Amino acid sequence: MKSKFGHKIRILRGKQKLLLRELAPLLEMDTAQLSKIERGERQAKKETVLKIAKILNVNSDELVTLWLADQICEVVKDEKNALLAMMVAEESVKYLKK
Amino acid sequence: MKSKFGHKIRILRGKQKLLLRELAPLLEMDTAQLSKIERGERQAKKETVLKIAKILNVNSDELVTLWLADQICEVVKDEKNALLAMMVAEESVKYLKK
DNA sequence: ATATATTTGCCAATATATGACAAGTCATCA
DNA sequence: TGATGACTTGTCATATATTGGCAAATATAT
Repeated sequence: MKSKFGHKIRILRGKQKLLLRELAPLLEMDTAQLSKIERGERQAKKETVLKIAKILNVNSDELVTLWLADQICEVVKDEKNALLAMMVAEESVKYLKK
Repeated sequence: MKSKFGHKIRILRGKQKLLLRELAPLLEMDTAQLSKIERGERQAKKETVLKIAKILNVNSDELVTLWLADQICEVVKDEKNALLAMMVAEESVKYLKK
């Protein structure tokens, strides 16, 4: 799967029986773009993520999390030390939270 | 600390008693840029990371890891679900490795 | 075949990142 | 105190990447 976020919203859109051409205008974009986002060919903006959550009536935290995870994967893809780097980054984040 | 990678190379440079104006030309950049990279004000390119490892004679994996961690931190900074997103991303990476 | 839904390819517009340079600060010391 | 050396800061033009939008192509279903 190319994009967790895209996959998720495609499923949600399907469940609610919405078409690309119906959802896209609500997000002020054209169907082609939304199609690309769903297939992970293009990244959504955070603003778009939040809008989608509202429209599809789902918890925005969940969508934002998937969307962030996609971006992290993009950063570390093909990197031998991907997992290690993520652990190092986690430590920083935990430290900053304190 | 704004950048793990930058911090690390500044330490290494210090230990080897190299000046910005000495190291920078070896990396084909000017001192201002290197200074910004060391302070995390600007991101190094991967190519630069590898070059620095060679010149400072350190293991490139370690530097690449720090550099990746910086980028991950950049992606998730200010995000409430940063840690969760990282865990989700980790799962994907682990899965892809199989 | 026709109609509808989605995908693809392309390009112009926009945004972001980069490199280069000049001027700035700061500490040291003659 | 003022000259020097190391580093930092600000700016700007340009390179690079991302985006939006459209038209055409490809499914998919009737």
